[in-house]
Amino acid sequence: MYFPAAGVPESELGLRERKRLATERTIERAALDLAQEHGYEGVTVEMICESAMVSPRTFFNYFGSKEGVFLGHTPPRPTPEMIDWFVNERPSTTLLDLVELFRRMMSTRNRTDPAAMRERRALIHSTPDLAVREFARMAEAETELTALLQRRRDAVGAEGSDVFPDEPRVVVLLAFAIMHPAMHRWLEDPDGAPQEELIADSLQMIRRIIDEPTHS
Amino acid sequence: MYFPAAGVPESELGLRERKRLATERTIERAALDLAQEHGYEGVTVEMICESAMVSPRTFFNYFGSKEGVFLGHTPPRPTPEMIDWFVNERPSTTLLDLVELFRRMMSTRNRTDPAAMRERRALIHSTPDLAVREFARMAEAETELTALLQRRRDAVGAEGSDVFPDEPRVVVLLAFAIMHPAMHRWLEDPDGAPQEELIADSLQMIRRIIDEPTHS
DNA sequence: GTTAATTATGCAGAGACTGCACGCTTTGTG
DNA sequence: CACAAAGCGTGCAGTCTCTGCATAATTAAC
Repeated sequence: MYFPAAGVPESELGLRERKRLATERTIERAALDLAQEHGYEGVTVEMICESAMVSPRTFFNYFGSKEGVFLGHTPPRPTPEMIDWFVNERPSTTLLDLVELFRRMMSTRNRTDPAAMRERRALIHSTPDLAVREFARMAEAETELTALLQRRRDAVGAEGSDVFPDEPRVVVLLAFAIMHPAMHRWLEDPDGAPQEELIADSLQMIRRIIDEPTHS
Repeated sequence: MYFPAAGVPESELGLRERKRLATERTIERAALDLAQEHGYEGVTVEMICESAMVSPRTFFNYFGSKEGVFLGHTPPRPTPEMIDWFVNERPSTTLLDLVELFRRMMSTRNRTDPAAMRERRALIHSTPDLAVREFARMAEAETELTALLQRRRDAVGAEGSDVFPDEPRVVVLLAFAIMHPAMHRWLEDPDGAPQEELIADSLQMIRRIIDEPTHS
């Protein structure tokens, strides 16, 4: 067991990669533990580094920023295949396809184990400061996705786009609104209802809210 | 003209207040001008202070942060009257009332003249970094408004809230989606269609997007 | 085993931001 | 007008995040 076995092609990534992942996880653990105790503001990068036994410079080499270690350093981005699918294939409604694109993006970044992911999630939602940052990240994605919507519209042949010039942005916001509760419920119970169902529920809820009759 | 005239009771706020507003505007002007030239990242607080002839410490006394001077130092918040109206009166749908609450919040903070407001707006939207920050601010409002929705629901008597525990959050997101294009169009043409009409248009657009038939 | 790419680290420094104390100006009061 | 109270502008020291650069050690590739 001192050298790579031939029958373990899956997690055999070379010594370098393995070490990298190890320190990455060490830093993450240290950061999360310290945040549980002192809160986001109460933790300094220096503290994290001391606990993880790495230099501050190394910390910033791994996660580009302090928030990076809490939010996850890889913001979910669509792969070229996904982009092509969304822009050119477009099997369903713009909105529904966008939601599906979201779903795929989320599913992709499962490199971290779901347990740590949930822990991270809990910390984010219990720390207003982090929640805000997370929202800011979403905003980045929003910009990118809006551009994608433009490409899709161009591909299908624009029509009547002058009437509502910022329709793409609204579509993205709507997709967010649909994804939000679905993602939330899924993170709380990953083995519960399948994602498609959660999304369908969410869509139904939104329809109900919009068409809600005036009460009282 | 060397001393205060007696016939100007409106803007007579005392020497102190006037000076305060003066330096505030001086700093704002300096910041906006410098940002036009060098971009948000390219401007340092020190540069702004040098241009406005105040100490950095003073800058932070006025606007608590660098982004503060660009985004406006007073994030729009609902007044107690508005809160009461929303929680207890609730003349219409939850969603529509929330949109109306938004509209009122936006209308309130017209202490800055609309011209500078639009200039600021243009800068924000042309600077991705600032756009993100603005979104983060919205997120703060989101949290606050979600709490408000809970209060409203409690006031009306909760029912079936277990099915969709994060319905309030979705309502807020939807209200955002409705407000967004309306606000946008209003800022681009303040003397055009009245806000109510813009909102109605926006709502209609959203209905269309959600019910859009599968095409192609 | 030698060379090339990665990686970890230290160091210097920019830039945002805070608490504190001190001095000046404005304000209110008699 | 004098005098005290309050508010404001400022300098200073210091913390914290984050970056560029140089260097040494490690791993990979040949």
